[in-house]
Amino acid sequence: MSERDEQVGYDVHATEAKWLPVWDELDPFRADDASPKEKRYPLTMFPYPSGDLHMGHAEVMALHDVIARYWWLRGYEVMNPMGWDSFGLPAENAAIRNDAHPAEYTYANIETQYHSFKKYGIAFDWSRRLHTSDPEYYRWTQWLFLKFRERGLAYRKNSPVNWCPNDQTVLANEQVVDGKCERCGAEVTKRELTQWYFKITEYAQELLDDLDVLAPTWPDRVVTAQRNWIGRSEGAHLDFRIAGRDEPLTVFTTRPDTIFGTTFMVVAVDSAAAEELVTDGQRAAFEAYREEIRAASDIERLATDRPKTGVDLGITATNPVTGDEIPVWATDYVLADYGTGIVMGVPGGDQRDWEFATKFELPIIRTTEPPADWDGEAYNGEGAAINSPATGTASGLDINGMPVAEAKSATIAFLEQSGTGRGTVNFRLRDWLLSRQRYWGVPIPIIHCDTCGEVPVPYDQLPLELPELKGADLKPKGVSPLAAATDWVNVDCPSCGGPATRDSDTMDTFVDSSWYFLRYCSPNDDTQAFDSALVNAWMPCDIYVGGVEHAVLHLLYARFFTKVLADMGLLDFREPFAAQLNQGFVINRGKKMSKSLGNGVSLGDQLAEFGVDAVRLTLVFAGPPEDDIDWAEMSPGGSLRFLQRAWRLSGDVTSTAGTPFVAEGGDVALRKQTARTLTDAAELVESYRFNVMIARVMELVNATRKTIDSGAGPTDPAVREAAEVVAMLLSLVAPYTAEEMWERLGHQPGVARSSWPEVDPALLVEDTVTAVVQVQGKVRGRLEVSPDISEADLEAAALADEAVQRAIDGAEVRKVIVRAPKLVNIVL
RNA sequence: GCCGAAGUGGUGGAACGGUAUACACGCAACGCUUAGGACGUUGUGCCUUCGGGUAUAGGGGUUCGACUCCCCUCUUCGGCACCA
Repeated sequence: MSERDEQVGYDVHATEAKWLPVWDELDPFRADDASPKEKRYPLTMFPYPSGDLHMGHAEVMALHDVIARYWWLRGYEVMNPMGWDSFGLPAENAAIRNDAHPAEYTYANIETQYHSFKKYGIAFDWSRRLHTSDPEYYRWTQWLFLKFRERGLAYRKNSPVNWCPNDQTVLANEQVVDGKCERCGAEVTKRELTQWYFKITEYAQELLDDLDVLAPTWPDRVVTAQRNWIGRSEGAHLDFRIAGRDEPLTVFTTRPDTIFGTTFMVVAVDSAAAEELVTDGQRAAFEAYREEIRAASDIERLATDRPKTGVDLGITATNPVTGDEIPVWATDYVLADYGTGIVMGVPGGDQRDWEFATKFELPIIRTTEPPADWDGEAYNGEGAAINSPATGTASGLDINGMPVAEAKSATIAFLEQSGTGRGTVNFRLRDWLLSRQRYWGVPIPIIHCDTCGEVPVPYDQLPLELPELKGADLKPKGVSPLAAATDWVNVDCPSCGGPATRDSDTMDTFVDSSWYFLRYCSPNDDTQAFDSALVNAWMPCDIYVGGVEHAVLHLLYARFFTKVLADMGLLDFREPFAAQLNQGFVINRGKKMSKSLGNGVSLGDQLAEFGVDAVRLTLVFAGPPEDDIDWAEMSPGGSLRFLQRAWRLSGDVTSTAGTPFVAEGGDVALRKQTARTLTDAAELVESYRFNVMIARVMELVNATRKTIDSGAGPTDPAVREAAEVVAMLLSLVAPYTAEEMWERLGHQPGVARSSWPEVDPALLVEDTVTAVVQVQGKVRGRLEVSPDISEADLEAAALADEAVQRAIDGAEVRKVIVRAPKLVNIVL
């Protein structure tokens, strides 16, 4: 016991040591599937087992726990599970460094984190614990992959992909941020590889549409990020004929109305179309240009201010509306994998095309009338169509004078009628690349046979377990370490029995986390991935608490999985998370904590100094959950002092313990404040304003203290009631202190499973309220009045007030606004 | 460039269109103390001639009344970005 603790008689560390074994015995947070009570499923993003828990974990868990514990108190059956996202690169890299197996590192860290979680006092149901790296779990990840494949939603294709040279593996688009690897920050390059994809694009429209449903209960920034990421744009496909080629070149444009201003075509330099179209005369120039572009990094290519480059392919295409022959160029400002990889060049309406046309001296025709004061180059705003067609040009289409929207639909109608194009919708979202050339992940359960092609591993042979590899065997070498495990890779084809090889890639770990929330509902079922009846009973999750960094990663993938599984008839809902709460970061001295800055704050040190409850309280009281917390500006010492003040109340109460929360008589003012605090706290927790909820509890503690010291005294039943409510509300953030108070108040352990008291409505009615009297909108007087005072009486009382009369100063009263019983505003 | 969120005391932050600055931290004075990262009391936006005046990034507007709603500007943060 430290010197400080001795003085106040409250030893936080002894209290923690005292209650942990008691709670283990009580196991108060085990969810009962069969309970008749209404169910609640709060979920928090499960951690990756890297080392011990840190301040970030501490914050998100503390916030999450307020909600979970609140629901228990309100009488719901709460399922609050926890597990580990335990496949992934850090363990593999550590294994290479230490000549070990990734599992050693992973499962050791899981145990460390497990014990830290328990000590941290989060109300988890540990009977549902899972690890995605367990064969019992990834067996079903493989099962899901095969089911997706049967539905055509998992497929292989050859395509240029993102390659992280540091991690030696490919990455999904979502894992490339500003041209860099989301994990390690290395500059991503491109490689042409045959890889597995999930067809998330098939769900693009529904993923977008359902954001409208989620918008009221999901954070704006997540909804917006997903909308941007999905990137729907409406436009048209236009077919440009090429002499001597059967198939036309099809472009995607959002501005079909600018077709009359199309003076050239541009094809992505790295596309198959460019390779095919280039004429012999231009081939040398084209290939030189292509090499030049390939040598440039993505970072260089992404710079929007670099000059336009390109090569004339030496052919022409026919404008489907005007019949004009226009040149076809190759360039790197057109992306091979967006739209059709071919763009119609409209320099008058697109700045990039303008720059290209200017550089290569191609004609420029405006097709939208810019405003009179327009002094820019390409104009893409609103305006009447012009030069469409230009005077004297023969064309079946004339949209001159039409505003943009009308011109677009008229053009699309013409294209469809003439069979040269059609209205269409394009998405920015690409299919999800799921193969990874690393070891510590789920093996892809496919066998490649020269005779039979791709053959799925039979369901009865799942799980397909990882071979035992360790240390140097795991060194990245551009192909998966599994490929070198010859005993494992070489198999007989399940279909023809001939020699075949296993797919040697493993799955992106985001696949594992796309369905773990389903597995929690029946974590030990060894006959199926999840029990649909149980999942449908518990889900969707009522709240999902976690970091906003997953806005377009995990949260998009999990939504996709849910929709597919619903289409498979396994779920009766199509969105997994009904509501979502993002927490901010814990930073230090204005900067993100990092080793290089040397400003890391150790959670262990903070817990040792201030105790679990004070740290949790500090994190929750700091401000709104989604705001960042600068730990340097927090005062966990102040939190500890508050907890001690609260704790002291429980020792001062001298009335006899009975049924909790039943006060007969006693100090009415305190009873009213207790009732008001309970009512407000419920509303505040439900709207995630936990910091304000704690402020209300602090006020109640202060009021109770006053009542003991200078009011009704420690024997008053209202004091006991208030102290009990303090203990109960405090259990949401400071479970040890709350439990200790509860015991000192004479109750059996288990304040966290006590029940929220019914509030007597009579106690919520105030005897008097303060009415404010304003003159010209400025406060000039205050009146203590009955809450049911009539408007006329309040007005009379206000006008009779001396200070008010002084402010009126004999002027004529033109109007009096009365909002009984709170306010009167006198207008002169 | 496009889209979104936000700017309140020395600090973290409160505030259904109706008392701006709740609750804390910090600071100051006093009390209790051998002592204090302890406890308690009081004070604490700014200006003031003590009547008041004035303040929610800046400027307009709506309203009897605006931190709150609308418009413009500035700043910060986030998303997307050569996406046709």
